[in-house]
Amino acid sequence: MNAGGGRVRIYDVARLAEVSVATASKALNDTGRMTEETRNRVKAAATELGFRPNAMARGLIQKRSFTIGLLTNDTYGRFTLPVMAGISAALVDRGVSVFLCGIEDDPALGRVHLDAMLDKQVDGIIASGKRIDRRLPVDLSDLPVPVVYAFTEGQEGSVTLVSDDFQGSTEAVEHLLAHDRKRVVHVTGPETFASVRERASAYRAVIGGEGRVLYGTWSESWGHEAVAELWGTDGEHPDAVFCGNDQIARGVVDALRERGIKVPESVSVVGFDNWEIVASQTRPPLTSVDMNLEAIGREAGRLVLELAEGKPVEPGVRKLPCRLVIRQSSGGDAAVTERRGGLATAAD
Amino acid sequence: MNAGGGRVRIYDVARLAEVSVATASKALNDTGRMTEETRNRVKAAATELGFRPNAMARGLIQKRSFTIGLLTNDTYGRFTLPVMAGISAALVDRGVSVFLCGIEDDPALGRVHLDAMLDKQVDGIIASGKRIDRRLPVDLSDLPVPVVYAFTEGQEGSVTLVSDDFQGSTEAVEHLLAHDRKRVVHVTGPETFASVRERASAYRAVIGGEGRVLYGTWSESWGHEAVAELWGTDGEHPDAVFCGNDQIARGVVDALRERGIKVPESVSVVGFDNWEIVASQTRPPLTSVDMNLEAIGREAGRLVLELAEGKPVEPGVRKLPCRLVIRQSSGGDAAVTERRGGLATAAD
DNA sequence: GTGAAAGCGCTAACAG
DNA sequence: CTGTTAGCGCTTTCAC
Repeated sequence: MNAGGGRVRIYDVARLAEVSVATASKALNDTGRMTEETRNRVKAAATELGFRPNAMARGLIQKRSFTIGLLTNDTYGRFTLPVMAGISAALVDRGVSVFLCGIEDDPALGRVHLDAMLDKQVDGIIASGKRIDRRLPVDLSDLPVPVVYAFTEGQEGSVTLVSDDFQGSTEAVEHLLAHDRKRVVHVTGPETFASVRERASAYRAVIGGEGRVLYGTWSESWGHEAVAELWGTDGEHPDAVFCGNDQIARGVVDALRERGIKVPESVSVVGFDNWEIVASQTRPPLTSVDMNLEAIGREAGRLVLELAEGKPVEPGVRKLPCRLVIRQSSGGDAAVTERRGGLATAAD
Repeated sequence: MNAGGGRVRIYDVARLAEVSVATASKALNDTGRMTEETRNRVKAAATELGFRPNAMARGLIQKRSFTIGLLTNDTYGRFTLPVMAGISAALVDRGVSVFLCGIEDDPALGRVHLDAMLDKQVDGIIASGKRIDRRLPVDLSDLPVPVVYAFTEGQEGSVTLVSDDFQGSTEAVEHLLAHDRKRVVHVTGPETFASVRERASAYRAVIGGEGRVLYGTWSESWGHEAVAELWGTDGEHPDAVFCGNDQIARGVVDALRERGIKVPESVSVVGFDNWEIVASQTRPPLTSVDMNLEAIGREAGRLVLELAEGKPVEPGVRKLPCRLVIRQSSGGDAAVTERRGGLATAAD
């Protein structure tokens, strides 16, 4: 109805409704006072013309762009996408759109993206990473807009969101114990990761002792090696393995099957991350701890908007609960609590 | 230097440089004519004050926001992220930022995101999907801004980018033949997918005959089943399997190993997608066809900007070449042509 | 109740 | 070569 030339402006609406531009503006924004009749007439005119207010003009006055930026160094997307989905879900209804900026670990690239966003007057920035004990390669202090951190370390006194690894790990190990497992071991990633230490300490707390923790890399092959180490000797073997992530868990499950050890009958296995592609394709499918990344994203979106609107937000680190997604590898309840129905289809 | 209050405006720069606002504008944009001395003085003042032009004010006049939108229904992120990375890479230097909008397959959500972006005066939109024979659940015709399609079907006469599956598959099968494989079979996804038919026809063209094509699902388990079917009978067995995607390939490789059949010594396997997490963790790592999604993204970014700037762009479908990434599963050259060095680290 | 006028921060004619 | 003037499309006092 308005193809080609200029889009319809509030001026056109006002003329059609036979009011002034000022009245039209008030009518459409439900501000000011006027007859219901007038307001409706304006709204009808707007609808008829397909009027959409120019956000730039509005933003220029209100000093808000209804735009926020997501800065991330997680190129691989494991963390970013769910977080992004959550942010977006929390903000679309409020008319806020999100700039996604992947900055690798390149300070220069980070600077470029940050500047571009600041020029565009973003209302706030969410910094997201893949390790809670590492910072993004770009300085976000003293910015003219609020910043919320998700899954990455923030400045002193900033608002930070992380998953509650301790609680998640606790649930995982308790789940194993509840299924009568007596000899639970923990096979995990490099001890240098804060989350590795956190998960291991939860494991120890639940089993009430030192237990047995094997540190390695985040790979399937490490899962294989760990099984070789654990089952390579005579004597008692574990009857459950709590893994630091799903890839390790998959390696463990595969290695056990190759040795003729039944999962979950003889050994229960639980992973961490609930990375669909890995967890659901393992045979049997993995019980795994889900970090609720989308919820973290929603919360980050909500908080950054509160800050943008000048509302007070208590600084500090907020831990959001994980949830255990039970599949077959832990032998537990048959009830599968997955969100998705089938497999994610691959290749186009 | 400007903490708290209003940001510095061009007015402040002008005053410090002792020129008018108009001159300051021209100096900073390298337009108009003036003494080098004046220009430099203004620039120095801008630097000193840390002046960053307000993109909204500028956009309001120029009717450009230096912003584009990426609309996608690929929640899973397999396709979107690399494409997004490419777009972003092609546009940051030009000062363009990208709105990422995941719309699932929800028309209402699509509409909301689309409206939000149009309100923000995006200069263009890139529509991206996961199947070249499916459309996004939102009508993108008659928009006041240009649209470029990537990996999803566009309107009649639109600009569309896809990977050249035929060429990619051809390279894969020729690679197998070049390594003296005589009985190559093709295990792939559902025949309803255009890309499945395309890949299969390339397979047939290269081997010069009907060959043997097994259609199934995009899963690892289908790879297992296919092996059971192919090796379940007596007589001659294949010496190479060209798979429709990496998940199937992984299933095939695992199933072969379980049967004691050596990969790549007895059977060569090639996958499709080059999905790092699957390809590199398979034992042995998968040779696979990479669709160069990032290149598709770069091209999409470049094209949408050309269109936004009013330059003519030939409509039609453009196929971008795939490249074969050789790892161990095909036995070929030991040379590994991977981009990344190590494993993607998992869970923080 | 409604409208005229000012102005957000910047750029682009057009004078001087 | 530089400054003055007029807006971009919208919101918002403040009169009427």
